[in-house]
Amino acid sequence: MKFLEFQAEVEEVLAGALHELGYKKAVADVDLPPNDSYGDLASAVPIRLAKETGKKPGDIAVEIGSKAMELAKKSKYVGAVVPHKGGYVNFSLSYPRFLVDSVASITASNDLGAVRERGEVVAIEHTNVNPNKALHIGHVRNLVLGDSLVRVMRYLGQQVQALNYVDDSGAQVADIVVGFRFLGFPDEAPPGVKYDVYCGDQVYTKVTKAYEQDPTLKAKQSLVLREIEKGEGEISEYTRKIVRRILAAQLSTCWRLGASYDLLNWESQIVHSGMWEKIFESLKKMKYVKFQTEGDNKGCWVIPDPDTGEEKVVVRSDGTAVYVAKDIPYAAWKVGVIGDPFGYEEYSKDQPGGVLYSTTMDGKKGKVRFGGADLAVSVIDTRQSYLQRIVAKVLEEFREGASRKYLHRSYEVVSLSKKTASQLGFEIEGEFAHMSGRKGLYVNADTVLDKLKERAKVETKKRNLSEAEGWVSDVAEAVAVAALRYELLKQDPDKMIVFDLDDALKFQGDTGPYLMYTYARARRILGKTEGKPRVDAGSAAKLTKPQERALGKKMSMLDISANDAGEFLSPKEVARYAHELAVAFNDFYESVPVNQEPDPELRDARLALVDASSRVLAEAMRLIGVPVRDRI
RNA sequence: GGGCCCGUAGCCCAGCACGGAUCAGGGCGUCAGCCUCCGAAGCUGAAGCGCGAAAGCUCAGAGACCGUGGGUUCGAAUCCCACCGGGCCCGCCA
Repeated sequence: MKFLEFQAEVEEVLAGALHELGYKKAVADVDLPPNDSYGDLASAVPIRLAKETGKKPGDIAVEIGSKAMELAKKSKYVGAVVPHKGGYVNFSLSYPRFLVDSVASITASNDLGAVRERGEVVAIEHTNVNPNKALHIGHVRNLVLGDSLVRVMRYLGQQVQALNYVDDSGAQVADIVVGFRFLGFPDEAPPGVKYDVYCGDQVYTKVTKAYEQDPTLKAKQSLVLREIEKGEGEISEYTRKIVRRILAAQLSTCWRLGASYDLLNWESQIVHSGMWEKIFESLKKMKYVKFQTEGDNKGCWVIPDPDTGEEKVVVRSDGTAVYVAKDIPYAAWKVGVIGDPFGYEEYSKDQPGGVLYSTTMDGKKGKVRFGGADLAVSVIDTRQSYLQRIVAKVLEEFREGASRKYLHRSYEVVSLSKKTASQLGFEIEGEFAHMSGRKGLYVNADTVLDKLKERAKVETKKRNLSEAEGWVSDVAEAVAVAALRYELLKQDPDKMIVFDLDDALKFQGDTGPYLMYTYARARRILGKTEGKPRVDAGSAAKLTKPQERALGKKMSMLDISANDAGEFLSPKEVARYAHELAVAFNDFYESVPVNQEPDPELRDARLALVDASSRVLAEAMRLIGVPVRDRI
């Protein structure tokens, strides 16, 4: 996109000016000025030069400015160069030309900033919901962060593997098997209740309660766990079936939210792959793991934590591996420090985003390959930061630099507001409560989506009285997804979200529906016009209103925010950009007539601006998984 | 005891990685407006006056000493240190 080209030109011009004036060591860096009246890009280099040269910042700005202006004559997009007495050199776009090229690249060449060349292989793991319950809003935060990152990385040209890890052999799965096999819960959910909701809301919470009342039941859990571990036998088969059923129900919610995956990684297969044994043997040879013969960890294999000087048990005294020891081989497989033991088969073709594969252990390799990525990103909440650091440290032992290729994208949890907790029947002490699957204190994703959809239906009907029910329902569903995804993405991952159900049911202001609405507004103009979107140097020169210039500039900056999103693993940058672009559009919309414009040339130029900016908006929305509709 | 994260208007958040320009940007809520004009899921506007030495108070009505205190710097919301408040992690659970 064009703004980065402009920036590159400015940097070149500035560097040239600095060089010619003898400021050899000065760095030619530019930034967006705080205010449009200062131009489109600015450099504070004179202020920094003032100190070492003893000259006044304003004088240096004048000196650099006039030299830069001279050099800028040959450039494509640099218009004016204006020194500021405070010690800044301000650069303005050569506007008509910039706009014409910008519109042309967006509409004619469909250049929305995506990098075309093949990038690195990036494995992104997200969602990872235990297959014993339905997704709650905390899981949705994970999914939205991960899925948006997948989209952004693909946009940036990376070859992404979207991975979803299924913990099919853990205690949480065992718990519901205990419920079905030993506590007599019916296999089938009551009519109208989704299977994963049934397992989570009814079976899991009640089994947890039953443990408290009858401690001997815990023995049943370990029995089930041992059976699952064996990988064969009736209980193991039964568990397999249950897990697949719950997973199918969970995936339908994930797909509903617009997420899709390339591969399912089963914990049971990682355990049975023998990868851990290999790694463990190597760690022993490297003397990285130690066998403790005394102390609290007597009889265990431990690894040292270099940060705290403490040690972490990886193999229990009974010889079984702990949780983190299952994560290590998975991580090693992702970044290719261990051979690939898996085959891959199609798991589902129903997925909206394309074929979903599953690992297999039957030795057949198939056509597709996974693992061995250049970069692995794990979207996991912040409570696991410590363990993720250990995993990275272990990888580093196998290959220098591996810990820089294995990144933990942590995020804070979603908790519930006092009010929402109280609506669920929980009276709490503070202002918010952490969710708990065991206690049944959570809000399911589908519940929220359904409520959002219900509201959206009312709003959509009001505006589209003659539309059929099916159309309204489709739009309402899209609005619901937009609202939820945007709500959970826009906030910084490091900040806890206190979720309030009533507050979430809003479609005004800085929300996903606002983006959808803005896009629909833009398409409406194009749908109603007698003109044709087109702009040339002559008509572009007529687009002099500040709202037109601001919109034209903003629409050329999607790739900047996407680059940031990729670099910092923070897709909210794109969400923020989408919102800014929408604001710029609405500002334009309110103050600049398009189809009412009597001058056809000017009208068409404005149409071109509307067309191009709405395409960019749609692309930004796509990157964060906010649905795009021509009308809502 | 050790470690990680958060603290910006009544409320919720941007800005912090790379320190810079006059008013530190949005949103929610509040008040007042705008649909004979391309979609109102939108947009526009919103602060002082009086009394008092002052804290403050009255009528009002929009809102911010960037948690506090030091330091670095020509310049700090941004970097460093300490402290305060909140959350989380440090298990032979996952």
